[in-house]
Amino acid sequence: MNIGEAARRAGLPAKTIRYYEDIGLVAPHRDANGYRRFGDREVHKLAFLARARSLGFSIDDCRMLLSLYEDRGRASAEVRGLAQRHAKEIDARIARLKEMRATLGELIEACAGDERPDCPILKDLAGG
Amino acid sequence: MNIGEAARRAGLPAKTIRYYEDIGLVAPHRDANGYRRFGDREVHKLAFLARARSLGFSIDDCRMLLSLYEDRGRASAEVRGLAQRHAKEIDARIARLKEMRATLGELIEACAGDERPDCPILKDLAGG
DNA sequence: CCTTGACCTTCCCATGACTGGAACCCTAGA
DNA sequence: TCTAGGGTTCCAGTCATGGGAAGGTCAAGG
Repeated sequence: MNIGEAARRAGLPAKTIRYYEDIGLVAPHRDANGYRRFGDREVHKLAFLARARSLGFSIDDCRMLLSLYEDRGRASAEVRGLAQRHAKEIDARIARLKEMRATLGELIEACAGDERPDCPILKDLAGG
Repeated sequence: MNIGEAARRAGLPAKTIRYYEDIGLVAPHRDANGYRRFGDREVHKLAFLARARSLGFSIDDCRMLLSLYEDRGRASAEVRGLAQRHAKEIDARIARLKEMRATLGELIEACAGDERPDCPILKDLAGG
C-alpha cells in the first residue's frame, strides 16, 4: 500500500511517516515510480510508534522500544526500566504543572476580575 | 548596569535577555561601546517576565501581560481572563499527562521486569 | 606597556518532533 | 485531454532558548 493508506491504518500523518523514515525508524520499500510501499509489517511498526508516542515516549525511547520489541530474547526488565524512567519524568512534569496551577489558582481567586485596574495577578508578577 | 548584572538580578540568562530584546520585549539603551545598559525599570521588567514565564505563560502571553501591566487603566478582568485561559490549558496538559501516567502505571505493574522476554508493555505497544 | 581574564558584542547553528508549502511527478476516470 | 487526488523532494518555520565561534572592551596586576 502507499503512504496514504499506511497513514490511515497507523493513525499517523503521512508527513510524520516520511519523517520517521528520514530518521531511520522505518524503511519502506520503493515502487518503480518512487512511491513508498508499505506492508503489514511496516504498518504494524508505525502503529507501535504511534502508540508509544501517544504515551509520551521520546523518539529516542521509541527507537529503543522498537529494538527491544524486535529482539525476541530481551529481558522484560529492560523494557520495564525504560517505562519506569519515563513514568518518573511524567511525574515530575505533572508536579511542576501542578505547582504552576496552584499559584495561578490563588492569583485568579484573589483577582476581582472586574472593570477596575487593581490586579493582584499583575502585582505578583511585578514582584509582590 | 551591564547585561550580566541585569541577568543576575532578574534571574535570567544573559542569552535570554538578548533574545527578549530581539523579539521586542525589552529595549535597553546602549553605551558608547555598544554594551546594553539596564536601569532598574528594565530589570524590573525582566523579573516580571521571568516570573510570568515560570508560571508557564507563553512569550505572547507575556507580551500581553506586560502591556496590561503598563496600562494603568486596564480592567483587571482582562488579566484574569488571560490567566484563566492559561490555567485551563495547564489543566488540560495535566489531564493528558495523568492519562499517560495511568496507562504507564498499569503496564509497569503488569510487567514482571525480570530476565524473561515476555513483556506486557511491548505487547500493549504492539496492539494488545 | 603588556597581558590576563572577565566581560561584552554579533552571528549562525542546533534542539524535538513535527508541520506547511512550493514545485513537481504519477495515475485513474470523465 | 483534462482534472482530481494521490505521490515525491526540499526548504523553512515552529518555541524558547542554548552553544559556540570570532572578536571588541575594560580593569587590574606585573
